[in-house]
Amino acid sequence: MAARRRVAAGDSRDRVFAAAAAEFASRGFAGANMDRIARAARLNKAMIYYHFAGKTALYRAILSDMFGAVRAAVLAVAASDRAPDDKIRDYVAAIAREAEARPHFPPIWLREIAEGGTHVDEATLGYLRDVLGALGRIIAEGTHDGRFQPLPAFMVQAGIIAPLMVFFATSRLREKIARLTQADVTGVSREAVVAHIQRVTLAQLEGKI
Amino acid sequence: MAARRRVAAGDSRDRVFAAAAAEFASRGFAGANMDRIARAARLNKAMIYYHFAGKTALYRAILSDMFGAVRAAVLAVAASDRAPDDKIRDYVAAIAREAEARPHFPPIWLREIAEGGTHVDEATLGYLRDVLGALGRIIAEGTHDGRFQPLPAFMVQAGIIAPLMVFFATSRLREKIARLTQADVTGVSREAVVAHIQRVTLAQLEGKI
DNA sequence: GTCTATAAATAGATAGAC
DNA sequence: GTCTATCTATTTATAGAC
Repeated sequence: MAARRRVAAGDSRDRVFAAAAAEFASRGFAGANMDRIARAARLNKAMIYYHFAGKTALYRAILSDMFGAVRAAVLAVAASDRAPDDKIRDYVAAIAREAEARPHFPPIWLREIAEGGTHVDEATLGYLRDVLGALGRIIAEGTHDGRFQPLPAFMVQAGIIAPLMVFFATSRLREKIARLTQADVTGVSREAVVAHIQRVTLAQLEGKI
Repeated sequence: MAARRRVAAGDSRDRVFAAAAAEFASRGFAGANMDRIARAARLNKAMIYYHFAGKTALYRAILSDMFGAVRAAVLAVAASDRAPDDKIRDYVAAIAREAEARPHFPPIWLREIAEGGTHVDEATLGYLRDVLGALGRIIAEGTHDGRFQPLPAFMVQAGIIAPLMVFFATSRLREKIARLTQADVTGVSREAVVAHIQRVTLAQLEGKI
């Protein structure tokens, strides 16, 4: 510990939020521990309940932040004046950017998928609907221009987020496997993965596959 | 309940195994509840501990079964005398088949990815290494024939399992979203998804993307 | 806003009868 | 092999002082 930090108002809430995001990401909702979150935030449990109504509310605040950010980013992409194929590239890049900005994002999203969205509240479900809607509009635009074939938005979305989330979420697991073997598990850059998913997504929309 | 079931020896162990698989899939390791597993198996907690050493051992037995089955299936594919491109198709189909045969498979795999393989023991990690090794050999074969470009096995693997697992795991979530909106979330068949992933995987290996 | 207890409930694990 | 009862530890949540 170096110099004393100047503590702004609302700072402890941010610390709780950040610590909770990390905890939920690495242990899941049920596995997360309020006391561990408190200690990671350099606070105590009571302070969590001072800022948030409970474990579920805390988790939902994180989900809302995640998907709210993605929603805003992809709505902006869909509303831009770029060509449909550029919008698809932007769409992929936007999701990758938001995911990368939040290390907890990929694990939490993967878990919610696995769990069937058990903890997702109605408002956040609306964000997800908007995200899918934005992609649907981009596809419809490209279809109208005769450049895309009309694939279901969900299928395209799955093809984008699934490998993206898995790639971002597996850095630790890949290292673990690499330690036990000589498999070529490493050496794939973030840029290469994003570029690859952009190409694959476009190729399937343009019927090249 | 119809006629009385004839209860074979070892039957209760199977019931525990099946109930536990479903519980771990829908709630994760930490969220799984031994008492709930017992009730779903029409038994009591003590019987779980009679068959398995504890919660961790029970979970690892399920992981071992899952990845052992995948390992066996893809090793057979890699050892077959088919052409490299057919082996890739068979590889994708084999993983889809094993995942489909076990409804708990996709959620559990997704969770393990999210968690960085925390619960995976060394033996099961070996299975995963073998799976990746089999894919690596198929790619090397195709590269040697001049048909494939030498992509890292892990990247190809991620492109296969990520959308597959997400597709199989999201049936409930897709319904939930569909109920709240008119998004075209449904209407994608299992066959279409498998065929699509086969095409995309081959296209990238053959440098068509 | 922040803390120290502590209440209250849950859940993994086991003892011991049958 | 199967059960009931229980022990013990963990953990969400809150009361109340500062």
